Amino acid sequence: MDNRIKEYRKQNKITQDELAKAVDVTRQTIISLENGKYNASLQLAHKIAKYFGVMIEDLFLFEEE
Amino acid sequence: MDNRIKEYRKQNKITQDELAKAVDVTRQTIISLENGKYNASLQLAHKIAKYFGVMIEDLFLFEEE
DNA sequence: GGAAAATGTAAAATATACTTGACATTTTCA
DNA sequence: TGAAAATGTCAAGTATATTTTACATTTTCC
Repeated sequence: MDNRIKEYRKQNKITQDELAKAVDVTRQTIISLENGKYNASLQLAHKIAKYFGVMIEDLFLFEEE
Repeated sequence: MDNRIKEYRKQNKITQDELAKAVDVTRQTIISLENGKYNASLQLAHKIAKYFGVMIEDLFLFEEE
């Protein structure tokens, strides 16, 4: 599943480390999400979406199966 | 994390088995979600929300930490 | 009241999200 | 240009979501 985390993060001018701390995960988790290594959990998706002030559906792209 | 799956399912008058098949998981998964045994993955949350025609944020309650 | 349908429980196995730590590469900027 | 900051890779370990199977309880309804 694709996402716009990196996009929103750059718009907000914060680093991976800052985002990681803001949503209480490790930097490695942010890196892996941004690079499509795996998908966020529902909780984490919500925290990140909330941090950027958007809906989960805006942040993650669910098109494919 | 609490959710309104059972609520929406009953509004739509379908069984756990029907919902499970519609979103392509086992009935056990639906039971466990409805009874708060664990949280849905982001993909599953999206499939269920889409099935009911609501936003993920309407279906899951993220209030607590 | 009894059969069928729906819902639930339990436990083991598998898949995937997330952490930890150590180190390599790229980007930024004085 | 060179040092510091930011981003990335790798691999092993832990936590949690989902499946599978088998059976128990509750609800529905004739």
